[in-house]
This record gives sequence, structure tokens and C-alpha cells, in this order.
Amino acid sequence: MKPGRNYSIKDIARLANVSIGTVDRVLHDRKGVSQTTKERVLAVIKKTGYKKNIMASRLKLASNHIIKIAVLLPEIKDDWSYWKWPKLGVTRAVSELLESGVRIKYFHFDADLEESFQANCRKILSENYSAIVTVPFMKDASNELVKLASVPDIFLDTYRSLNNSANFIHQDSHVAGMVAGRLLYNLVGEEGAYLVVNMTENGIVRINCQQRENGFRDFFSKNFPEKEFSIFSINHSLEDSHSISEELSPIFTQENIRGLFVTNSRAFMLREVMALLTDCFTVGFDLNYKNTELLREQEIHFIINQKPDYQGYMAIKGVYKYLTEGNKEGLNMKIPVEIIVKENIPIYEIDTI
Amino acid sequence: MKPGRNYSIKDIARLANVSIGTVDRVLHDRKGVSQTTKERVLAVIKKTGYKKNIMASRLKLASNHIIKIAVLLPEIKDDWSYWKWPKLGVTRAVSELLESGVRIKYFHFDADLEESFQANCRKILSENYSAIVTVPFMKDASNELVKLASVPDIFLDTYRSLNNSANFIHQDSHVAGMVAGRLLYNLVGEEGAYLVVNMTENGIVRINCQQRENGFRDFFSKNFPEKEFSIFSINHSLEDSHSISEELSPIFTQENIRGLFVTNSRAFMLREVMALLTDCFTVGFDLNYKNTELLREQEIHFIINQKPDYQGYMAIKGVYKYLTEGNKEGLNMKIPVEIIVKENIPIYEIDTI
DNA sequence: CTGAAAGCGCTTACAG
DNA sequence: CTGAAAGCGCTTACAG
Repeated sequence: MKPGRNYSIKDIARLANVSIGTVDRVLHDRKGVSQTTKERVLAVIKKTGYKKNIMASRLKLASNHIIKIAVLLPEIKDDWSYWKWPKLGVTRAVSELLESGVRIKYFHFDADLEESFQANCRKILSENYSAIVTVPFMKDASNELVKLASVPDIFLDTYRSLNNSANFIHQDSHVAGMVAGRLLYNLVGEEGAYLVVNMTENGIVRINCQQRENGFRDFFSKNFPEKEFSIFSINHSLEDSHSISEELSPIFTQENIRGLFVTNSRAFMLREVMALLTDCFTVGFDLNYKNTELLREQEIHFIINQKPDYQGYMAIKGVYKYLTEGNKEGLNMKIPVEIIVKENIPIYEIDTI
Repeated sequence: MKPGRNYSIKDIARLANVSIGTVDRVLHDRKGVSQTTKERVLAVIKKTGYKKNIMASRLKLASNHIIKIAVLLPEIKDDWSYWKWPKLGVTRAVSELLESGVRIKYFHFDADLEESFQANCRKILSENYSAIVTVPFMKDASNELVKLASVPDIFLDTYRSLNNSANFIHQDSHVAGMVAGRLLYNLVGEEGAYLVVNMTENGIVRINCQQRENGFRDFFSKNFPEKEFSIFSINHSLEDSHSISEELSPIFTQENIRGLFVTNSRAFMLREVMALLTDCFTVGFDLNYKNTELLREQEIHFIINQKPDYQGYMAIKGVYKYLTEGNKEGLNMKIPVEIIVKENIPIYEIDTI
């Protein structure tokens, strides 16, 4: 290889005694090349180690072409909304891909209203985006979206099986539950009891919270099939934040609860109860402001981070890779189960949100 | 904005009534444009939201141009060598950037011989690479390299202050030590004693191991300034793996050691001693084969991962970004302190090493 | 101070 | 089955 220089299609053409058009045909395995010519060209390509210049090919293919991606997330109700994070990651990816023609349009739906999600989906489908990034909270409407969309859709945050082929970038909630089991078991062992707190919205437990509880219980039954652990669980309405201390207090006193696993992002709502106990350890999810504060004060001991910003980032990068290279592998991804203690709280640049 | 289409430099030229050459001059803030013309062009650029097509500009600038990066790492002595990981990350980055003209040349040095490192540096400097990625194990030789190199050098794995401006992609070892302190403190509290095990090479403790011990001790003094903790530490020759059990056994029996912090990647060497104890928890570093095995068997309880593959990956990406965009921010980076338990052991595709 | 032209490497549409 | 030419958007070297 000549130093500091790549072979171009022109070099290959010259070395193989053909035109660049023919080299292009061979490279793309197109019709209309005689077997002998093809072999000759392939030999030269192999010998030279030719690599096509992706800049040049994209210049021609995608030049002048904007990739519009629709991002549909729940409404951001306050400054510390969870949904700021995926948006932050999306924004970061877009800023990297701005010059490559990627543009985002954000949509927001009311997480309590299926109709709101559906209306947004209809709007998006009518506007011709190249891809759709959203969350699969409403099962039927998500199925409908996958069925109607002719472009890839990527679901963030939660995995659930849908009828059609759908793409997911998410943390494995079952594994996350097992990790929570490990962390608490190390601290509590067999002497104390465990309490799993699920918070309900409109009376139901979110699917990934349920998966987390299953994983948690699985940790104990898989690792210690012969032993008996005291694992209680309660469901409590998310909306009713005042009564939660009252509901939990008797369980704590009666059952010697030493490990607390809160399956959603609201571990901070248990602050009052947790403060009453000296020997109880807590694992929660998500680095929201209040959880982070309690982690700093050691009222919460471990936070499992779903890296929502990274999810948003990878979704856009994955879509771009698919649309420009046809490579589907970036459309589905499992995000690592990140364990956070007080000392390794990540530092984010919040101001860019 | 016209849907599905980006403005090109040609559009801007037309709208501003100038030639594309003039638009280019304005875009790059070059000399030779009258103030009025410049303002007119800038107005159009602003109004249209013009973004330059990075493909096209790189095509012209970097076309035909290979970016050669020298990667100098310690010799890989066995199949589970730590240094395979950065190499894996480097390889992954290069495969993504192959079509953009990035090529790697690997060099290896004997980590016990400063002269071996120096000889490799001389060779690299004589061969005109666009960047150098290595490790700063030998202080003087590293300083010399930074002084002589006219291209960016990025040091992986370890931070140490060097005379000249050098770039580091590394995990903050002091923070990692504090995290280790937190993990063990949660389990052991004030009742038991802690033991920090440093392994020496040629009689000296590696700088990042020392930083980890300092961080570990700092965790206790910062969080509990009034309390007394029993923290012992020993240095033991890495080469002498047989005697380590003998040396540790008496300490264990005499001092009620309940928490073990091994500051390098060889926690697995303590297997025999650890097996004797039922109530002792261990934190070690790095997901090598033997540590991972012991983590699976719960002889080791936490592993702190330095993400060496990620370090290698980010080094190449950072260099590329710097060389193509002039953006220096990717040349320096702190890698998160990743906590690994049995349940969230990452799955790597080893076979691509 | 400004413009017109050539060229980066690849792809496409057309000619033979 | 093969080639020659135009063009993607930008940059550079040259002309005026």
C-alpha cells in the first residue's frame, strides 16, 4: 500500500484495465459484468485491500437529503422529569449528526391517556418521517403503530412483546431485579426480611416494575433454592404519597424488614419510613434529583441506573446507521445494569437539556 | 426549509448573489471578503439554517488520506491478558472508521524494561504516525515521548502528572478506591477490620494501585472523621504467588478482617485465603477470567471494571475527531467507575479479539 | 475583493 | 457487457 494514500475506484479500474463503472458494478454485485472481468477486478480489489470511501458514497447517496426522525415521549411535567434524559441523549446524537442531515421533531403525549398517544402516532404517520422513536407503554396502540409504520420504530425504556417485529433499546428489567437481589442479599443475608414496593398508576403496576420484582425473587430462588427468604411485596398508589408511610410502618415493625426494593423511580417517596429505620438498606431506580439527594445522604444505598440518556443517544445513532448503511444491529440493544453508589454518581451537564 | 433537502453552498451563493467561493470564504472566516458582502452572506446562512455537509468537506480534505495511529501497549503474554481489552476496543473503533481511512499499527513493549518502551517510542517517532496511543507506566520515558512527539499522544489506564501537556483516558483511581470503600463499608461497617492488599512489581506499588488505596482510606476519613477504623495494608510481591496465603493467614486470624480490598487485578491470587473465611467480603479490579470465575462463585463480591475496551475505543474515536474536526475534547476523558456483581457481568464477544 | 473551474471518490443515467 | 460523462457539496488554486 502506498503510504498515506488509499486506493480509489479509479486506481482499481486502471489496475484491472476496466472503467470505473465496471468496478462499481463489481463492488455492488450488479448485473452485467462478464465472469472473467469480474474475477479480474475482484483479484485487484483483494490484492490492493481496497476499501470504499464512505464519505464519497454517502455524498452521492444522501447528499441534500435530510433524515427526519420523530421522537414521541411522555410529557415533561417538571424540571426533573425522567423524560428529559432520553431527550438529552437524542439531542447529543443529533448534534453529532447534524451535518450528516439528521433532524428531530419531538412529540409529547399524556402518559395517562391512550388517546393522546394514538393521536400523536397518527400525526407522525401522516408526516413522513424516516424513523420513529417512542415508548411502548400502551400495548395495543404500540402494536398498531408497528403495524402501520413503514419505517423503523424503536421503543425505549421498556420491553414488552408486541405482535409485529419491533425494535427495543432498553435495560433488561429481570436482570436489573436480580442485581437488586444481589446487592440487598449481600447486606441483609438470611436474617432479615425483604420488602418489594411496587407503585401503581391507575391501579396497575408498570410492566418493567413487575419484571424487576420477578427478577428479584428469581435471584433468591435460583441462588438458594433450598432456603426460605421472607420477601413481602406491596402495591401502593403512586398518586397517594402521604399514606405510604402509614401503610409501610406496621410491616416494618412486624416483619423485621432489613432490605427494601423499590421497583420504580420513586424510592424517595419512602424517605420518612426509611429515616425511622437504622438497619434497613434500600435499592431504587433512576438518578432523579430526589433519589440522588438521598443517595448522597445515604438514606438510599444503591441506585440502579437505566442510562436513559444513553438509550436516546443509541436510538438515534442506530437509526442513522440503519438508514445509511442498512445495518440493523443498532436498532436493538440491551443497556447495561449500572450500579450507582454515593461515590460514583455520574456528572452530567444538566444545562444542555 | 424545503422538506427533505438541505441547503447547499450553491443555494446560499444564489440567494446572496455571490459565488460559491465567496460563501466558502465567509463560512471559514477567511480574509478577502468585504464587510457588506460578508454580512449579506451571513444573513442568508442564518435565515436558511444552512449546515455544511461534512461528508463533502471531508471528501475533499481527507480523501485519499490515511490516518495512521500507533498503539503501543504492554506485551500480551497469555490469552487473558488485560491488554487484550484496550486492543479490542481499538479494533472496534478502527472497524467503524476503516472507510474513513483510519489505520492502526500495534507495537508491544516489555512492561519490565524501560528500554523496551523507549525503543518502541523511537521507532514510532521515526515512522510518522498521526497520533500515538500508549500507557504512561515509565514516567521519564513518557515525559520524553510527549516532549518529542509532534502529534497528539493519549495515555490509557493510568493518570500521572507529566511535564508536558499530555492526554489521558483513564478511570479516576482515587474515586475507584472510594467506591471500594463504600461497597465494603456497607457490608462490614465498624465492627470488622479492613485489609488493603497491594501487589508489588520489582518492589514497587503501581501508581494507580497507590491512588486506589488513598481513595479507600479517604472514604473512611471523609465520611466518618471521628470514628476509628482498623485498616491494615500489606505489600506483597506479585511474582511470589505461593507465599501470599501464608503471609495473609496470620493477619486474618489476629485482626478479624472482614473486608478485603485488592488494589490490582489479581484478587484471584487470594483464592485460598478467601476460601478459609466465611464472613469476609472482597472487592477487586478488572474482569479477567479468574476474577470473573470467582465472582460467579461468590468468592469475590464486587469487581470494579475500568472498561479497558471502552478506553481503547474512545482513544481512537477521540483522535479521529481531533484530526478531522480539530476538536480536542475527545482526547481526555474519565471513564466511569463501573461496579460489577455476579448478575451484571457484561457479555463481550471475546472471539473478536 | 470576487469568480470560475478543477477535483475529491463514488454513483447514476445514458450511450454504444 | 462496457465505457464516458455528469453530478453530489465542498475546497483549493488560479485568474482577474
